[in-house]
Amino acid sequence: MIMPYAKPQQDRIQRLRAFCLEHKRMPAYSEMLNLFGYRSKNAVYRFMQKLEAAGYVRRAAPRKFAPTGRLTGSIRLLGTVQAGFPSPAEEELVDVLSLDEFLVQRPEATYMLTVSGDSMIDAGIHPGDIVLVERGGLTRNGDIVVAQVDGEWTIKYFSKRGRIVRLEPANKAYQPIVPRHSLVIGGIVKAVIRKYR
Amino acid sequence: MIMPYAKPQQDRIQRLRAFCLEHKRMPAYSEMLNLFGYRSKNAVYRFMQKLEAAGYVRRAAPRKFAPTGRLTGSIRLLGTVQAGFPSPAEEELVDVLSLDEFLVQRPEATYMLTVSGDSMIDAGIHPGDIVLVERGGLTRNGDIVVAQVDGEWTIKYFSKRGRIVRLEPANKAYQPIVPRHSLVIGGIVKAVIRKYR
DNA sequence: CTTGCGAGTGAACGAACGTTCACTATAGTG
DNA sequence: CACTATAGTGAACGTTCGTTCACTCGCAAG
Repeated sequence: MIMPYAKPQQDRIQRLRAFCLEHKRMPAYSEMLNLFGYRSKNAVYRFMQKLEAAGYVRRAAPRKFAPTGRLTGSIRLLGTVQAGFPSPAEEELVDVLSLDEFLVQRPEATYMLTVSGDSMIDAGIHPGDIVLVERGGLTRNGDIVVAQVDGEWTIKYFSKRGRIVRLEPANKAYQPIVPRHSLVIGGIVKAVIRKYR
Repeated sequence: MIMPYAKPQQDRIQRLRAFCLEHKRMPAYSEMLNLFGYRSKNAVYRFMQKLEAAGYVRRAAPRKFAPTGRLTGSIRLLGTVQAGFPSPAEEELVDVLSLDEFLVQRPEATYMLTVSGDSMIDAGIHPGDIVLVERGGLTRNGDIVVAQVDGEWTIKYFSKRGRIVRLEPANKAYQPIVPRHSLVIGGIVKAVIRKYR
């Protein structure tokens, strides 16, 4: 074997990842003794230094570690379906990221809404889908927005030509809306999520 | 005012939430002094006891706290669009959850794939969408699966009648596939995510 | 006025923590 | 062989942590 110690290290990283995901915190060195199978805290100390160099953890403060997205990001991102699908045996680290960090830029301004109605179905937004809405961003033509027009909330494409704002559905059965009295942009749709089962 | 102390407490919870989201760890009591505006660690101690009683944090070990989903779940879930959209002024806590916890049941068995091809477009799965795939679950009729059939990977509806497995597209331009030689189920599609911008 | 309660201050304490030092064992290299 | 690097052990050290105790202040109820 070329790298006889790569396996145990990957295993320890996996254990640390599991611990962080389950307990939502870093284990103390004394807990890592059991977790990693060491009997000396110095071994833990040096292992954590390697993890820091490898980007799995970072120093949050003196004497304190915090996990990075590399460690606690829960989902592995692979290529496209046609590009191939690694076998469970390979199981190599491609990239790991957290859905929260992947989808949400400003958590304090982001909301989830369940969609009802089929006015955006041609854009692949079905009834029952969940949209991630971010308040307060800059609205541009072509954005999908949650808007209150003349007192009623809808999801539509945003389109502004000159001073005329049009809210366009993605369904030929509906007509574009031109606000008569009031228009409030509740937020921009940043993502659509459909959950099965 | 009936509850003169509700506001500062909500503000402190917000600060704690922000700290946990930013640093991915609990602050120490000494850090909470600045964070909460206290000058005594005892005040911090008693405040944390209230947070524990209120379900924002839990004891991970003696002398250690861990945040609950109530605290660090980043996204607020609201009702349907038509059901109304709370104004930014209200800003009341409806429910808070983490996208990771919401979408992923078994993180170690879940992968993300980017979709190419339009064979599932009538199911609202477009090219460029991201699918969350969970390995190893029990496949049932009607599930959307990632499958390797005769050497090639695709996404299709899973359908089994007797011993005959059919992989059905959601696009009339394509034909159902009946595996000739081999069929490998790579996983079940648990969610579809489309990200804008 | 007194009593009681909630909220905060400030000091003190023991335990646990992360870090460091000295040392051992094994394997690879020239 | 000697030399070096890697991985780990075990003990010790000073710091910081969470917790506890005693006390103060303001306010509302009896």
